[in-house]
Amino acid sequence: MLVARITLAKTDANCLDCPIRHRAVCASCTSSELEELNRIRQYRTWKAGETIAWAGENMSFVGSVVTGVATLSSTLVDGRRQMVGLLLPSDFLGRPGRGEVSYDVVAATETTFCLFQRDQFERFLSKSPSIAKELLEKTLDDLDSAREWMLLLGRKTAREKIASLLVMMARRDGALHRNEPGDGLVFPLHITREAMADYLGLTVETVSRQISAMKRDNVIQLMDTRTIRVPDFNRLVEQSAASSGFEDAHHALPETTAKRA
Amino acid sequence: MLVARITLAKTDANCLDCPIRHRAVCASCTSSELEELNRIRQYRTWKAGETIAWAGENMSFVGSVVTGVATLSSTLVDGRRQMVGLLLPSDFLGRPGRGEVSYDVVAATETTFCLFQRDQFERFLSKSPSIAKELLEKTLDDLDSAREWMLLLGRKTAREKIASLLVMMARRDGALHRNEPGDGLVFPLHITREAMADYLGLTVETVSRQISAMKRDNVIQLMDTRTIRVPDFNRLVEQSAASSGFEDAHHALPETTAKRA
DNA sequence: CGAGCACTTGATCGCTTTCAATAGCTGTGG
DNA sequence: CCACAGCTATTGAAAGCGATCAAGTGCTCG
Repeated sequence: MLVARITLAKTDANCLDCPIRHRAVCASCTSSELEELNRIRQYRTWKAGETIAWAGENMSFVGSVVTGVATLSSTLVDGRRQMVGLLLPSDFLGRPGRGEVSYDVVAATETTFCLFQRDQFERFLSKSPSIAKELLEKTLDDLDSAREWMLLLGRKTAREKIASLLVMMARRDGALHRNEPGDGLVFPLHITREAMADYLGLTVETVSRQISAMKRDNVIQLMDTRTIRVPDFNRLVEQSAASSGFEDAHHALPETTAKRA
Repeated sequence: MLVARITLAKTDANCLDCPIRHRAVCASCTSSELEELNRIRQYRTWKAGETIAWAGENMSFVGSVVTGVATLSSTLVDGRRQMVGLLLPSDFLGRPGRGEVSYDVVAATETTFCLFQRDQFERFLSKSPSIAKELLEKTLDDLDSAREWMLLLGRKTAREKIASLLVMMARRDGALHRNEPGDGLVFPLHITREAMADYLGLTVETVSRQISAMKRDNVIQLMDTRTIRVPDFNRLVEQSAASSGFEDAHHALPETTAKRA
């Protein structure tokens, strides 16, 4: 599995060098605020497949993904599972004012967080309007993403679901920015077919079949099972049944600074 | 098309008499803050079926539902529609910092909002940490609701979806608190079968069939098409495939003050 | 009393799931 | 180095659930 082999968490490094410095909740902190955060923060890394928190558990910390990918998912009593969120670098985990976590949080790849004790963070939050504003902004973005996904889960066909996921992955990867050197758009999936199925509300078999079908139709090609090449991105977008609305406007022209795809 | 016909509102009433006074974003405002809000707020009412805002449109105001029910929904190019949220009294509509609305907002019943000009509200927000905190809290609740609904849309059967909706409606109605006088639990649905279908990612036919089936199995009874009687609430809950997690803990014992079911 | 709408019910179709087998890849130990 | 275990992924065949197409019922309001 593509393990992002991690060099030790440099807790002693400075916030100013942080890879998510300008996108995380701390993005608009003043330098004195940053200094304080710097004192109370802590890096921690989970290996791919490790569970970071179980639904219902009490989590004493909150924080941001620095590197890696983590998933949020819910499970029904009989084991049916649905992914309800994906945490990427700069995304925030945890709810101020509530320790109990609502979903299983699992590291999909090796994942490093920048963590704070929840009570310490809450104290900081109440003193710092800038971080509160960023957190609200992020939460609203998450809400928009969740609702966009509701449309996908409730109304899209299997084919459209896969296409939508690929579009999202491509945009988020920022692959669209590297100019296409004639050999199309190439980007990695990071996650297993099972995780894709959990995300899309499908079975692995259906995911696999639809990917094969899109390959047959030459909408995509597989470099290896987890690396996609797209000859014509617009054709992929067409197959994703993009909504008639305008809610895509904010990430239609993806930018490295885009919040969430 | 349905143009927002506005009946006059009693803008002259005082915030202190407001029915959502203790649950809306203004819940923890100081009395001087309330006075200011009182000056800049405005009531406005839409009739059932009227569209409050179209996806993509620019909305110059934000505000809270005072009475009534409004729906948020997304539409695909070919007309497939998915409801992505339900606005009930005390729920907030609008996104500070962004005028463009992401979904169609439609009054399901006659609905009255307490509105603010967006720029005025934003100015107020940046001065008032208490209202900012309430808004963050509400947004986090909305996010939890949306994710719970993702599980329903992605993994539950038609029967389970209907049962889940009924459980939610019953809890939200607060019907559970009125003691059961032996004649079971009775509560209104407010919405049409079509709205139910849009919410659950089903067709009207399937909704209708499942309701009939549950009637046959004596899980529910219909007083009229939009009033449900439940002889044994636990049996209904069982059929809703409540998740194994604990994310229900916060509304498991429904309270009149519960944020969102 | 009839038009329009919400809802119900029936028959059939087809997409996705389920069940089952196979292929491919990776790492481990003889 | 190869054999084999354990995964992940693919493919096939069959079944089932919800969608679609099509009437028909019942209620409300003019």
